[in-house]
Amino acid sequence: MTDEPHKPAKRPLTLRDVSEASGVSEMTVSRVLRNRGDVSDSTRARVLTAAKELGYVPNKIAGALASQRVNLVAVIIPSLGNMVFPQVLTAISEVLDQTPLQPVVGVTNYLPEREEKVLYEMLSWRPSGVIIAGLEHSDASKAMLRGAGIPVVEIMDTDGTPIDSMVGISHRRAGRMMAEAIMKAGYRKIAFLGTKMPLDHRARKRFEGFTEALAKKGLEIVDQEFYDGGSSLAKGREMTARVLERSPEVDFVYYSNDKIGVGGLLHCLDAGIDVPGRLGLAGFNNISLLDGFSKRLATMDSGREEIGRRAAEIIAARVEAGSDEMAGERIELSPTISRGDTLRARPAGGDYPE
Amino acid sequence: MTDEPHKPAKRPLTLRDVSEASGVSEMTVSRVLRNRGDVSDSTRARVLTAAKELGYVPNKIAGALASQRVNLVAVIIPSLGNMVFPQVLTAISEVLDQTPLQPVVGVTNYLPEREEKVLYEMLSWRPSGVIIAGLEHSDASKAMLRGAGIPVVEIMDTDGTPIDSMVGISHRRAGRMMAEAIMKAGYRKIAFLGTKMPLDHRARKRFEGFTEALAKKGLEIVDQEFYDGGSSLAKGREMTARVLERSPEVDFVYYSNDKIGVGGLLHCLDAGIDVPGRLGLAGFNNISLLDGFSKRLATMDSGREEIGRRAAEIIAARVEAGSDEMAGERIELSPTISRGDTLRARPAGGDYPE
DNA sequence: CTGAAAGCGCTAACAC
DNA sequence: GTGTTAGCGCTTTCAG
Repeated sequence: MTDEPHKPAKRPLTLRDVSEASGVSEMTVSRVLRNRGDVSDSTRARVLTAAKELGYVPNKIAGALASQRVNLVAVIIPSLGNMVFPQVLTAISEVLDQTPLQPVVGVTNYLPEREEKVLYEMLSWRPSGVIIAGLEHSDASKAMLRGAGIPVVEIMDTDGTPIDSMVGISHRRAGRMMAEAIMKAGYRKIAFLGTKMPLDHRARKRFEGFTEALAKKGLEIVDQEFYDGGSSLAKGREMTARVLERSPEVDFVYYSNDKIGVGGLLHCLDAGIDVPGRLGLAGFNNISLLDGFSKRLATMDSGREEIGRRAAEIIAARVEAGSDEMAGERIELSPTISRGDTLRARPAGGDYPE
Repeated sequence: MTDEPHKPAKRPLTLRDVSEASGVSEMTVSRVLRNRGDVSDSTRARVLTAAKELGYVPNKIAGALASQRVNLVAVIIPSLGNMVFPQVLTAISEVLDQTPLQPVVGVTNYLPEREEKVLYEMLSWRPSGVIIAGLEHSDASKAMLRGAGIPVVEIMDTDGTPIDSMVGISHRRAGRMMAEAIMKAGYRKIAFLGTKMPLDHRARKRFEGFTEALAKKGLEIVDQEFYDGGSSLAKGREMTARVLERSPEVDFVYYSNDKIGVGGLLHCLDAGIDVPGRLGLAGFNNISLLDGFSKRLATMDSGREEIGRRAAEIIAARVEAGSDEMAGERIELSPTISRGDTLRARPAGGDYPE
C-alpha cells in the first residue's frame, strides 16, 4: 500500500476501492463492514485494514436503496426553544441508542403548513417510523402518515383520535385537575394567562378543561390575557402586572406554561405581593427552570420523559418485530400536580361546597 | 381513476406508478415533480393530478444516488439542553430555508467518541456540507472531515486551526476581556465557578484567558470550584454559598455560564448581599433567561445568531457555486460585554495602576 | 466461506 | 416537449 500523504479526496471512496486495495471481492468487503455472514478472520482483518487505511465511509444512500431499509426515525416537534421538546428528544435518543435506529429531527414552529412540508421531506427519505407531536394535522399530512406504511406514534396529547399509536396525557384533564386543585385550596377569583392558542392545541385543551371544571362549580374566569410569540419571563411579568391592576380582586393566576408563570412570580416577589396567601400561581410543564428559586411555582408534570421513552419503544418494537402487534397502541399517562410554594390551602379554603 | 377508499399502502409508490396512472413516461413525471426542463402545461397537470391522487412521495434515496447530490447539511453540536445551540440552529435554518439545503442535527453530548460516531453516521449520508461546533476533534474525526471533500465550517471558537473554514469568537479573548472589565471596575478578590472543563474546550479557554489577564496585573483567582453535569440555578446557588463561606473576602464571582450565574445571583438576593457593591457577578452567553429579572446579570454575548448565519452562508455559497472561493474563510467575531446590574465601577475602583 | 449477477428507484445524457 | 438507455453504490440472492 502506498504511503503518500492523504490526498484531498475528490471522488468519494467506494466499496470497489476497498475491494481493490484488499484484493477481496466487493461482496465480501460489504459483509465484513456490516458484520454479516461468516468471513474468515484473515480476510476480515485485511478488509478492515484496507478500509481504515483509505478512510472509507460507506455510502448509506446506496445501501438503503439496495436493502430497502433505512434505520431512521423521523421525530417531528413544534419547537426547540421550549425545553420540553429537547427533553422528549433526549428520552427518545436514549431508547433508540440501544437499537440500530436513529432519530432525525424536524421542527414545525407550530405551523401546519410547515409541518406538512417537513413531514413530506422526511418521508421522502423513507424512515422506518415517525414520532410526531400532537394529534392535529392537515388532511394532507394525515394522508401522508397513513400512506407511508410505517409505524406512527403521535405524542404529548391524547385528546383525539390517533392515526396509529399515541402516547401522552389528556390536556383537558390536566386543565380540569388544576382547576379542581385551585378551587379546593379556596381560591375563587381566577385569571388565566397564556399564548394565543389557535395553533397550540394542547394549551387550548388545557384552557378548555380548566374553564369547564370551573363552570361545573359555577365559577368563571375573572380575567384573561393572551400573548403572541415565544414565552419569556418578561412577558409573564408584564401581563401579570396588568391583570392585577385591571382586576385587583384576582386571587389566583393560572399560566399556560412555567416560563411566564415564573415571570409572574417574579413580579409578585418584587411587588411584595403575598404568595400564596393573597395570590396563588400555577404554571404547566414542570420545567426545571425553577429548581433554584426560593419559591417554587406550582406546576404539573406532563411526563415528557416517559412519553419520549414509550414512543421510542413502540417504534423500536414494531420495526424490529416487523409485526403490527403494537399497532394502534394508546397510552394515556397521568399528569401529576406539584403544589410548590404558590398553591396552598387558604385558611378559609378546602371547604368547597359539593 | 378508481374511487376506492385509500388502501393501507403496503408497497410504497414509485415513479412508475405515477407514470402508469398518468400515461406519461417516468422521465417526464420526474421532470414535472422536480420542475426541471420544459413540460407542456397539459402533461404537467395530468402528472400533478395523478401524483396527488395517489399520494406519491418521491424517494430521495434513489434520487440522491442517481444524481449524486444530497441537499443536506450536517450540523453537529454538543447539546440541545444549553439554549445556545438551538439558537445557533435557528439561525442556520433561517439561512438554509432560502436554499434547497436542509440542516440535519447530530448531538455529541461533549463526548469525542460520540462526535466521531455521529460524524461517521452523518457523512455516510453524503451531505453537501458540515457545520460542527468547536475546533477540537479526534484524529479520526479530523481525517473524516478532511476526506469528505465537502465544505466544513467549524463554529463557536476561533482559538485554533480549522480544518477548512471557521466562524466564532476567541474564548481566550472573551475571558481576558471580562477579567479586564472586572479589574477596571475595581474588584480584586476574584473567584471562578464553572464546569469541569476537560471536555468543554471553550469554557476552558475562557478560564485560561481570564486567569492570564489577571496574572498580567499581578492577580490570582482567590477561590474556584468546578461541577459535573448540566448547569442549573440550584448548582450556581449552592456553589456560590460555599465559596462565599469559605472565602469571605471574595468580591467578584465569574461564572462559566449564565445559568449558574443567575443561580448565584439568586443566592445573593436571598442572602441580602449587596450586588454589585459588596459582590460583583458575571456569566457568559447572554442567555435570555435573564430578561425578566429585577437584576440583570453581567454577561457576554458570543454572537451565536451571527455565527449560525455566517456559517450557513458559507456553506450555501460554496455548495451553490461549486467553487472553493470561500474555502478556508476564517471569521472572528467580537464578543460584547453587557454589564447588566452586577458589574459596576466601585467607588474606589477604576483606578487600576498601570 | 466467497463470488457473480441482478436490481433497488431514480436522474443524466442523449435521442427523437 | 418527450422518451430511451445506462448506471449511481450498494445488497440480495443464488451458485460454488
